[in-house]
Amino acid sequence: MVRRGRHAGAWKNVVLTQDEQFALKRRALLRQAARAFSEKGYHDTSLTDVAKALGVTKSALYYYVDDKQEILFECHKLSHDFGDQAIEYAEKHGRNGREKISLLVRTYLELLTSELGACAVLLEFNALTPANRKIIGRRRDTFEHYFRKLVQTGIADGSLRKVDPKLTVFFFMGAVNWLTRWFDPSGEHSGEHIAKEFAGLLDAAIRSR
Amino acid sequence: MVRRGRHAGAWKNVVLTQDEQFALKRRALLRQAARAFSEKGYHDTSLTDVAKALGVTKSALYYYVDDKQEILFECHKLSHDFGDQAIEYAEKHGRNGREKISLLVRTYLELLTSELGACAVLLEFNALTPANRKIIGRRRDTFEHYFRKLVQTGIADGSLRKVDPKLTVFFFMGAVNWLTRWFDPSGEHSGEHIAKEFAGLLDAAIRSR
DNA sequence: CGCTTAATTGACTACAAGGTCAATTTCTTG
DNA sequence: CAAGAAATTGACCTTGTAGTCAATTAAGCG
Repeated sequence: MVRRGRHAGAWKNVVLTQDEQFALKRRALLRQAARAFSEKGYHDTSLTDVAKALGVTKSALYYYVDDKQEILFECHKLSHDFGDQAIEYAEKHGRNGREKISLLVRTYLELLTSELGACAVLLEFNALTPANRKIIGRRRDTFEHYFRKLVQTGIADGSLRKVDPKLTVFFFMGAVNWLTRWFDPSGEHSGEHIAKEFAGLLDAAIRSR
Repeated sequence: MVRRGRHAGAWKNVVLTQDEQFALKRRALLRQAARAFSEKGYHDTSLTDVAKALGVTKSALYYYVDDKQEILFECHKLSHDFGDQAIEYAEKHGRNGREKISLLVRTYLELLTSELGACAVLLEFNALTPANRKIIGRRRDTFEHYFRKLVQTGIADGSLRKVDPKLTVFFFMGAVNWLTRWFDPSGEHSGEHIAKEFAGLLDAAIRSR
């Protein structure tokens, strides 16, 4: 969906500009859809439902989005942005493989849990169009590949025991993706707590003794 | 689907009885559907596709099954049977919490990977009918609850460190459910290998040092 | 062979839900 | 206020696919 522009005027108004309102509403739409997707799954979520939840008609949604698939695609992209952020952070502050992994995991989980709506969609990978699947798949591969290399680094620098990097990454990614299904922001465990606990579990699983 | 019986005759023939053939074909249908479900997801799998893969018409499927939902339901039940088997085995041969968990994990994963078709469906939980979801959900809860108690046992008997039982179980269940998405029976890692590795990772994550 | 039941087919229906579009209301601005 | 653009609506079209059913073919059996 590409927004057709309209001249924004010489100076920003105090209230929101049309473009900002557009962006805001679109975001609300994405959030609501993502929430619904994670609850009932992509295919069982009708756009009519989403629209109703937003107090609007299905037709209105199509003003902000080309089609249903675009929503899902956008959600996936948003989720992967968190991965990128986490990588950046880990790379900057970690001093060896083990530290970087702990930071990566913890940061990633904190971001995910803080804005879960966008991410609960990770499980809906095969609801993506083949074309989109290719794009998202590539991004996921990049993430996992980086993660795997981190494990190898850790083994090389002695901070980790000798585990299978590939399986270790899969092991953890599963735990994370699954998290998006049971995590409840208003539940007994806070996102930070879970992030810390999971990071601790993984760390214990792979650190050198 | 309840099979309407027909008198089976006085002695079992050398060849398959009709009932046996029925059961066999039905099983083949379930396997094929499960395979398709795990590849493309429940909703993106049309029964026409499944039928075609079996060299038959969609209508023929309805001779063995009441509806599409029954297939999914059946697959879920099958998957959980593995869980029960694994519990039984672990309970019989494990001598403390840690041992039981290792056995449970390993057995469960070996069963899953050996007949993955039936289990790749675990991710399609919310494609279940509300009624069926309740049934399967209850069964899943039972499994997870048993697992959790095992962790508590392990902590109590000193074989495990002090981890959060609930989060630990979720952590692992995620890894398992995710496995069903990437595991390839003809891939580089055998099911046994993965079972062993995963069990090792979890064990390292939670054992007392 | 000929009767009965199992098994399968193909044509058909039902319907949910994605998507379109002209018409209408609401906003913004000169 | 008036004009034009933004935003939204409701009616409608389209399609994919689950599910039905009478009719047909294949199997078993006396």
